[in-house]
Amino acid sequence: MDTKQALAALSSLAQDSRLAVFRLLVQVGPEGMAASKIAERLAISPSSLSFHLKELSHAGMVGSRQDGRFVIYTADVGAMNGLIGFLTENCCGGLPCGVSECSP
Amino acid sequence: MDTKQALAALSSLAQDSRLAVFRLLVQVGPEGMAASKIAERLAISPSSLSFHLKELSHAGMVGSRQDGRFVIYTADVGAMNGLIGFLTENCCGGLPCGVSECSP
DNA sequence: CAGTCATTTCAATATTACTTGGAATATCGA
DNA sequence: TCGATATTCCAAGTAATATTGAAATGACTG
Repeated sequence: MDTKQALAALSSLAQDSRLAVFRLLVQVGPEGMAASKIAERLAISPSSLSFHLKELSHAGMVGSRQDGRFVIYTADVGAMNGLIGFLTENCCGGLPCGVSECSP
Repeated sequence: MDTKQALAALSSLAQDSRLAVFRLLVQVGPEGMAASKIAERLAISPSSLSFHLKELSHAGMVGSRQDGRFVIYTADVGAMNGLIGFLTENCCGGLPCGVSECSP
């Protein structure tokens, strides 16, 4: 993951509706959830949700598959792990500190 | 960490100057770096950097200490770990899947 | 094939965020 | 104390982002 991708990923998560959508999809797991069900569950209007899903999708944080007239969205956990790795990269100058005990 | 905090943390990182600042501070470690040196290293104007440091600080992602006429900023790795935990919370409905192998 | 449901797109509006330059505050060194 | 450096604050202009409602597209069902 490079800076541009990380920035897109962070921006896609830095909005309350999108953060809620992503967390919901993380909790649901690989089965995913249809857009209409996400909209119902989180009380977001269809057009607004579509806008936010496009953002998440474009950032690579969610994937989608068609299932009849439904579009099922899933969280991309690999992308999340990539983001986490990017943020913790070269912690403390690469010293063997482990992220958790990096603070003094 | 609650949703509001996570949103603040993500928003604080979702901007190229701030992401660069945070990553620089993560790599530097607990010793931290003076604002003026950060500005020089990343080629950001002092007033713009001050604005961004305030954002990061308000979100709890960085801390600061006074050292003479310098203000030394440090990354708060604990806050980052909190954010990571929040994002991966209840992955796959709490099933014992481990985040890395959560995807099918 | 007609009707219904799921989803996306569009345009207009409203809101929020970033940058810039200059001024203010505070600390250090001569 | 005086001058220089470090940092922050403020206000104005510009740019990016979010919401809304209506309309369009596509896919199932009877």
